[in-house]
Amino acid sequence: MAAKYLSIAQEIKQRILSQRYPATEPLPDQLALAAEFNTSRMTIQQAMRQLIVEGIIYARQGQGTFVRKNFRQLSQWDVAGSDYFGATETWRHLGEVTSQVIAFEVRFPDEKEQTSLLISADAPVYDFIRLRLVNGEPISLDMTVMPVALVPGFNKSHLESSVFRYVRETLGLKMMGSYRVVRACKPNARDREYLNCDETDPVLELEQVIYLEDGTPLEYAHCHYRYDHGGFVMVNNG
Amino acid sequence: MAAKYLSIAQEIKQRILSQRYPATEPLPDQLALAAEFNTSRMTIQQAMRQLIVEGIIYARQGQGTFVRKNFRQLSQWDVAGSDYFGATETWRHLGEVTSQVIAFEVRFPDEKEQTSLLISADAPVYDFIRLRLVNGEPISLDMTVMPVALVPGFNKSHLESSVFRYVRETLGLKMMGSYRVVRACKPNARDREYLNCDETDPVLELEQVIYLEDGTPLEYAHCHYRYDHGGFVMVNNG
DNA sequence: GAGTGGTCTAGACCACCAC
DNA sequence: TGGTGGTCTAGACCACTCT
Repeated sequence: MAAKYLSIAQEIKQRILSQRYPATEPLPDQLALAAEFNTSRMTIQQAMRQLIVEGIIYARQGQGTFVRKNFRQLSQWDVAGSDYFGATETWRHLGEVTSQVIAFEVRFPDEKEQTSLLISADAPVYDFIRLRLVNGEPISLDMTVMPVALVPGFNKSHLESSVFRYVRETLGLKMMGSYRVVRACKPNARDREYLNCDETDPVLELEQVIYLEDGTPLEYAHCHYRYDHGGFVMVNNG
Repeated sequence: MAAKYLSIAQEIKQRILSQRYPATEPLPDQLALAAEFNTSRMTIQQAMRQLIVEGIIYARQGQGTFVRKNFRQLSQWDVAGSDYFGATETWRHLGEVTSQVIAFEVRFPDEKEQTSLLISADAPVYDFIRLRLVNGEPISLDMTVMPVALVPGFNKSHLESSVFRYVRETLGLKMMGSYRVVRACKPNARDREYLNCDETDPVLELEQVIYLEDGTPLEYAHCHYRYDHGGFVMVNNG
């Protein structure tokens, strides 16, 4: 069974979405909610905290708790979320997503890769490049490096389906975080070839490290996106 | 006085940074910490939760609480933080930051601005453009639109110091969130003139809405950054 | 002063993991 | 089975805002 505070949060969220709690007035106070849900005020507060971090409500000492007038539906490439670029998911609504393996090799890591993945120079890594297309149009070119030791039994066929599903479901590893830098850069030869870029077309580059729940880096990747297919969305709630 | 759980979180963070709690073994358990800090376990948990959202530690039921092997020092343009681009703060360590007002006008908003700021077509807006330089080198060009009604007494002199300080300290408004999209684009005429861009130099564009604590949009801005001065850092902890 | 959310206590039971 | 973190209780006092 889910925790009580989570089901209360869920219920309150529903009431907000269904306008039963209108955005024009404060929510019932914590004592009233505690009575209604037959629980303690601490538990109500835990539910509230949940909704606060989700950006749905905010609370003011001495005033009350309010619905955000303007909490947005996330769209496009939701960075705040937690899908770790099973990019398929992200773009599915745009059309048919396909993937093409451009390269798949094993080699030793360079210095930058060693420090990013926290491995030594003689720990082999997989190095693969994938092109993603939506309705046949190239969208992104992903260059990924992954320590061999972390993914036993890994092979090229996993690239064609989902690397993350393999890691999660077969190996039982949980992805718990990412570190990303996004920048603009000029297209290199590979971008021009596979993303069909012109010399003057900028490229949106995402450099990322994805790590497991204990902080072990799982992959280090550079993803290049065509500049005309959107951007990254970042939401920040005080 | 700060809340007890915050000072405990601060103290534990110090112990982690000073290696007194090494990353190789779990932290003392919550009962032991409660005894040491002469408080209840709930309060210790609140301190822990604080450090968890900061990405410094993680907890596993049945195992213990651990220091993240790999929590990074944020750098450059820290998006996870909350400084809302008093860009001065962000770049101060790079050198002397100066600002130059390129334009300052009042006009009516276009359609996109109306929907972004949730105002009507006849609600006037300030429209200003600022160039930011570090050690005399142009870094970013910011084009901002702000509803006149929200910032009484606003004038050009505020642009030369800090708009946010004026809004916060003089008007007493609190900024509580932002919605941002970052993308790559080709330089326009203004970028080439002020950022000293070549035709083929990409530009990193940040489109953002910053809103007040009740969800009222305060400003809608487009910030253009030279591509060779870094990128945006995004950290995500599961 | 009344009413709100923020914090804190001193316990309790449960879920999960390692041994 | 023992030890860990996760949740929960039924109160309490404090800080803040509004009237």
